[in-house]
Amino acid sequence: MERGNPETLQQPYDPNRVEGRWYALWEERGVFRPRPAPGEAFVVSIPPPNVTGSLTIGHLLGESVRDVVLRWQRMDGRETLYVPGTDHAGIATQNVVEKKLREEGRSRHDLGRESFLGEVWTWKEQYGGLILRQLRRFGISADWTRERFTLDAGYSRAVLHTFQRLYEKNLIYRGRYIVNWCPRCLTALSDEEVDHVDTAGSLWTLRYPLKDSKQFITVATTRPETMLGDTAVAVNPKDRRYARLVGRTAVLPLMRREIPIIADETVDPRFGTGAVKVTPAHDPNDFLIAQRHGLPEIVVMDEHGTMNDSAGDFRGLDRFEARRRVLDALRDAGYLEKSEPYTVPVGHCSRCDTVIEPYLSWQWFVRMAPLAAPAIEAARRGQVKFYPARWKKVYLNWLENIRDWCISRQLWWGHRIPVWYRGSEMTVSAERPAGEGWTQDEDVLDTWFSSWLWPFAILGWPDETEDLKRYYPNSLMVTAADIIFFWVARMVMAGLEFRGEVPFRHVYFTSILRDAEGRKFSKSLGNSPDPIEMMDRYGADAVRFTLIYLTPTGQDLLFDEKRLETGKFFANKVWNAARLVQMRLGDEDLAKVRESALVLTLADRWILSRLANAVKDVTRNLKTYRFNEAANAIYQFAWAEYCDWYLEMAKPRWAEDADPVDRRTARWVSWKVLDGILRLLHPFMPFVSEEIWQALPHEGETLALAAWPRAKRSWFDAEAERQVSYLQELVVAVRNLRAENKVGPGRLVPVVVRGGEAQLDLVERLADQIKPLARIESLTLARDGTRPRVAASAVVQGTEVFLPLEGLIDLEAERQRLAKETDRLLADLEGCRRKLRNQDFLAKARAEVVERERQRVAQLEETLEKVKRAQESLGAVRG
RNA sequence: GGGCGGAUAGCUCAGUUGGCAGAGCACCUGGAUCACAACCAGGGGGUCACAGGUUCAAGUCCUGUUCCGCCCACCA
Repeated sequence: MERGNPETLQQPYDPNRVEGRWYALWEERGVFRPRPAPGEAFVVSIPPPNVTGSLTIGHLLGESVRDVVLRWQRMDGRETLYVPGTDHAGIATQNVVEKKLREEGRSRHDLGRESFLGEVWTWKEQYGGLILRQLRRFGISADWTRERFTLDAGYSRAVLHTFQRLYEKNLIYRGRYIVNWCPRCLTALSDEEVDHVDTAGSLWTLRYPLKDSKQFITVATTRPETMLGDTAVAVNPKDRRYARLVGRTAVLPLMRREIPIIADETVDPRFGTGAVKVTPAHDPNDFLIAQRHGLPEIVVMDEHGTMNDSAGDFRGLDRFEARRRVLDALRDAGYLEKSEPYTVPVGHCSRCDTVIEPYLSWQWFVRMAPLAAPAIEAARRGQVKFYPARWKKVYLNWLENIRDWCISRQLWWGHRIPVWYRGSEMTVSAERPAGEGWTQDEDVLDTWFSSWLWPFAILGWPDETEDLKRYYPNSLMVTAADIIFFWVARMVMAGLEFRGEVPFRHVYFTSILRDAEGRKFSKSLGNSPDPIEMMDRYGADAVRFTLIYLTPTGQDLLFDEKRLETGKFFANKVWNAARLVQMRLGDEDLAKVRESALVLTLADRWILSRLANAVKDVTRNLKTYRFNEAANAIYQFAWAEYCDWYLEMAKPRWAEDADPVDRRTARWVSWKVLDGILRLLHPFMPFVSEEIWQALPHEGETLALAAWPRAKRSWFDAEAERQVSYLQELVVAVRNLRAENKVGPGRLVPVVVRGGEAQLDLVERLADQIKPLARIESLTLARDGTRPRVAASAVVQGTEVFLPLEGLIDLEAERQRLAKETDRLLADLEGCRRKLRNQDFLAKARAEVVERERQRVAQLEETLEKVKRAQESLGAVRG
């Protein structure tokens, strides 16, 4: 056993002095590496942060949750593994480096693909690891020897292997479709990467003249500039209004192009005019119509959103300028019938917020329906479970309506698509094919096409590594619900497809943190507190504890930095309790003391019982992912029970002249319970708990590997809890009488207690503990039933407590207080009696509930009687 | 258009099989008592959004309403 050094616990607690000290030791001792243990290992992985990212408060919440579970499981004897890493984040990273180049007056095209990628790698090496370095400071128990990057060599091999395998199964195809195109990032995006924002716009009604006629057919549109690419007008075949026009020809205004009027069932006769302009190259619906009817596709915009040569007079204009000009031209020529206000959901690039353009191009897609089916099954059967459970519905709804996934990106930074072309030949291969003349597909893969492999790619897949066998599936995924589609659902699909098993058994969704106004924390809003500053000011422990303590299960959390005081002050409280205990420990080696050599007092039995309760509570709440409840249970036990009551009751027993056995018992129990608190606290506050634990008697190298406490059956003691709660009420009553009568704590008071034999015996036994707690000078047991003539009084569980302070108490105030108390008692009593008069209640409520009500009435009556007598006796005194 | 969540003390939120409404912060009173003023002791403060219903009993279960918030959706 190592002895604690009293010098180490200085006041007040300074996290900055302590927190730097333990991480290196934990790492050095391999605490964070898996330690073989029987049973299934507990495995989690980081949702890999973007290499461009900086640490946010949201990351810290996720890390806190993960680390709490990990450290708890590790202490509980499980083999644990936490794999850290980062995501190459294709668009985000390329944007950052391109921006840097732009500031230097260069573009990626000046550099060329190879040297641009060189620049990105250099940038990545320099800044890419920042978040992970910051997370060490946060104390996360990650196995850094297994750190991964989604673009490292092994991971890349997994990604390309995946592509090949899905291609061979005909689950990947190349096709020419309308995709979401960002004219600023110059790449296609998946549907999930587009944010729709309801925007006030207009619905314009246009007149298209019929060929060889003075008549028009009118169409409605929200995007008039696309009319330049119209190749038809469509109506519903059942729409009698237009039946005679189907088959005729309209003349496209401004372009003078003759276009057919066709019938298609997808046209809604009730919307607009019932006739729709068809722009196959710029609208996904129109594209489908065009395919069914063999219409030509005319692209009128280039990849920058600029009108091209097919746009006639409007060539060279930006798309929004073109809209204005087209409207002007239509209006001038009499083709604009009307415009009405209309709200349009406008798609924006989730990366740069540019308005998305539907764009016709060749892209690679994953056929999702066959992958979704098993993922749906897995959730339905409970092979993967969600916490909170309601997310299952969201997950299922998405998978049941899934659409094919556009995975090609017109970027350079990422996994280059392993497809090679030579003339009309095409082959899929991770390596350059043998022979001359092969060129590789220019595009890279969507970042999420690598992330979805994370739970097994980090373990060495596609090789059948030992890690893969032992640590797949992972146990738990902790993440925010905003990436349930991007990532969670896709991981389940990938896991089932490539490993035949779900990637993790449980998914826990953390709260989304918002500022005081309820806005999401974001860099662009500038409302995000700096996590590093928070750690500097409050300590990593405090941040961890507070976030966990505050986070409601499955609800968003309004966060204010000041709340971190909760954790900071709590750390200080535990620290000071430890100082007290340490100072009074004496020389004896407490870890070697036998419990049989101790004589437990009521207070000892009580606190051990409460500890057993706390252990049960914390553990149960951890098991059910009610982290805030778990934190709350420790907080309450440590502060409101151990510090506020037990330590205060133990103080006199530590005195030099105290009974040696009792002193030793008090020392042992106070140490033992503190040790239990530290163990329970360690997952939440690893640094301060380790620091204290090391300074106290302990066995083992580190608290991180000490055993999670078990609730000892023999420690539960209902009788002790009952008696101490009486004691507490008694003390509180005396304190209350003192306060009401303005008797300062400096003045010791005499107290008289009147009551039944058993209770007086109990008070007598506890007198030595009660007296200092309530600042009592003399505690008189009125066994003969006499009562002080003039006194402030209160009733506690049937006993009367008197503060005989003739001349000192404020008689009028005391009378008022008693009157108020009487009113309260009468109201309560009436409520209870009403219940007991109710025959239905007596007949139908559970017997114990009725019995409880009866006892309550008896107690209230007794109390009322005593309060009345106090009033009478006070009334006899002239005040 | 569909789906989900929320409404409890001045604020932020707990309230896990229905059985006496809780915590932290803020507020008021008192306090340098030898672990802690980052503290201690005491206190005030609630029509549990609204309206119905089920039940002996509802913050809790059911229905509806009103406000917030979020997600999904190609009616141009």
